[in-house]
Amino acid sequence: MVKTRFAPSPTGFLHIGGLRTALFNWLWARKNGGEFRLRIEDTDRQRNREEATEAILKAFDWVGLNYDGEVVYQSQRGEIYKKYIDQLLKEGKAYKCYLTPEELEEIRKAKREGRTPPIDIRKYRNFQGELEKPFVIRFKTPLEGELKFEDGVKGEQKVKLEEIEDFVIARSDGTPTYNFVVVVDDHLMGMTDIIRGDDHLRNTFKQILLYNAFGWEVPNFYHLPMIHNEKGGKMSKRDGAVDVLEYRRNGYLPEALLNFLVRLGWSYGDREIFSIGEMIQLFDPKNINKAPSRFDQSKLDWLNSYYIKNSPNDRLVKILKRDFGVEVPAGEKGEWLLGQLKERVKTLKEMAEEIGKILTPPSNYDPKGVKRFLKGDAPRRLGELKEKLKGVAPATPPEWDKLLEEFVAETGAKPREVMPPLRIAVVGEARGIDLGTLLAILGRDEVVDRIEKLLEFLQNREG
RNA sequence: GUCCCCAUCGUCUAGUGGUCUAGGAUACCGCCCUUUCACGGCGGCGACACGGGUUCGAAUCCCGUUGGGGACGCCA
Repeated sequence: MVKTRFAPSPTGFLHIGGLRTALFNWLWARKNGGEFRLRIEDTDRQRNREEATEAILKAFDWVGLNYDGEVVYQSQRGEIYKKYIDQLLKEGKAYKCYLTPEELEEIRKAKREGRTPPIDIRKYRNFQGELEKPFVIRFKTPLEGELKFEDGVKGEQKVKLEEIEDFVIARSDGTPTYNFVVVVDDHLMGMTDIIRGDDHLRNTFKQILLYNAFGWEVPNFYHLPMIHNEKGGKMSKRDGAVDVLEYRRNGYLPEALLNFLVRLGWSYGDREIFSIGEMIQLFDPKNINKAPSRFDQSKLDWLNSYYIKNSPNDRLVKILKRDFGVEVPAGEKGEWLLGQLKERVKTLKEMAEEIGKILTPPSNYDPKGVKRFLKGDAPRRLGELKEKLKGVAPATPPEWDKLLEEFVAETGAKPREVMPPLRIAVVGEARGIDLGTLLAILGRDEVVDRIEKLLEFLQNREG
C-alpha cells in the first residue's frame, strides 16, 4: 500500500509551494487507494506558532485535501525520539559533542572562506567519558565511500560520504532535530513514498544513513523542483500571495488553484483542464518535470475564470456571501446577474465588486463617458424615455430590449444617443453587462430613479 | 567558496534519435460576433541557451561553456 504524508513546520501560513507538495502526495495516495497523513513538524519550540497549525488545517479544509488518521504532532512524541537516540548512543552510532557555538562558528567561517577549520568538527567522535558541559548529540557518519539512491524524479543521486559531516540529531536541550525525527516518524508511520521539495535532496543522504543505522527499509524519494516567482527567484511575500488562504480572500476557486498547481512541474500530454477526479486518475510522479517552474499569475486567472464560468450559480451565491458578504438577489434576477458576470470576471472578488456597482446607484459618473455620450440630444432622449417608461412595465431582458428598440424607432433617435447614455445613467459608466439584462435586474422604478438622478446631475453641472 | 540540480515560444509545457519547416495552453496582436465591456470563434507573433563531439540522421545521447536554482545550522 502506498502511504504518503505532508509534513509542514508551523512557522506561518501554508505556502503555495507547500500546497503543491501536499497535492502531489495526496494525489499519489488517493490514486493508489493508499493513505495520506498529515504531520506537524514542530520540534523547534522557539519557532512554532499555534495559529500556524490552525492556518494550515484551515487551508487544507478550504482546498478540500483530506487526510487519513489523526494529525501527528512531533512535539508530543519526545519519548519516542529519546528512545531511538539512546539506542544509537548505546550502539556507538552517535556521540555527545561538547563543541561550543563559538567554536562551531569558527569552523563554519573557515569552511566558507576556503580555509582548513582550526578545530575538527568530529573532535568528540571518539571521546570517552563525560564532561560537565552542555552537549549535542551527533550521528557518526561513515568516513569514506559513496552513497547512492534512485530519486523518482531526478534519477540516480550519489554523494561522497566524506562530504557529509557528523550531523546533530539532538540539541543541547535534548530535543531531536529534523533529519532525525523525519526518519523515525516516516518509518513508524509506514511511509512508502516521500514526495517533497528539491531543497531536501541533500538531506536525503543523511536520512538514508539513519535508515541504515536502524536497519529500516528506505522509502521511495521524489524531489520536486521549486516553484519560482515570475522573475525566476525565490517566492516571497513581495511576489503577491504566497499564503494559500490569500487566494480565497482574493476570490479564487480551490479547484482552479489546484488545477494550476498540478500543472506546475507535472503534465499529461497537452491537457490543461483537470477535475480533481481526473487528477487522481491521471497523476503519476514519473511525469514530474526536472526543471523548476515559474508562478504564472495570468494562467491562474484564466483557469479561475474557466472554473467560475462552469460553476453552478447556487455555489457562487454561497461563496459570494461567505467570503465577500455580498447578497445576490433571489430568483431570476439573481440568475440573470450571475449569468452575465460569470462570463466576464476573473475572480469572485471582482464579481463581488461588480455586483456592488450594479445594485448600488452610481455615486458619480465616468467623466469621459459623460463627455462622449451625454451631449447633443442625448439628455433630451433620456427624458423622453423616462416618460415612456411611466406607462409600461417591462420585466424580462427581451421585453426591455424590445422596448428600447421601439423607442428608438418611434423617436427616430440614433441608438448611440440612447443606449450608452442610459447605461451611464444606470451604472455610471459606458461598459458592463448586457443592457437589457441590466435593466431587467434593476426593474422599472429603479431605472426611472436613476435616469432622474443623472438628469439632475447634468442640470446642476450646467447651472 | 565547496558540493549538487536544472536548461524547448515571455510563461506553463508536449517531445525520450528520423513522423519536428518543433505541437498545445496562456499572455500579447488582429479579424469575426456584438447597441458597450467581456465571453466565444478564427488567424497571427513567438522557442530547442552556446560550442564541440557520437551518428547516415540530434530538441532528443556525451563533454565543455554560459545562465539560473538549491544545499552547506543546536531551521525545517
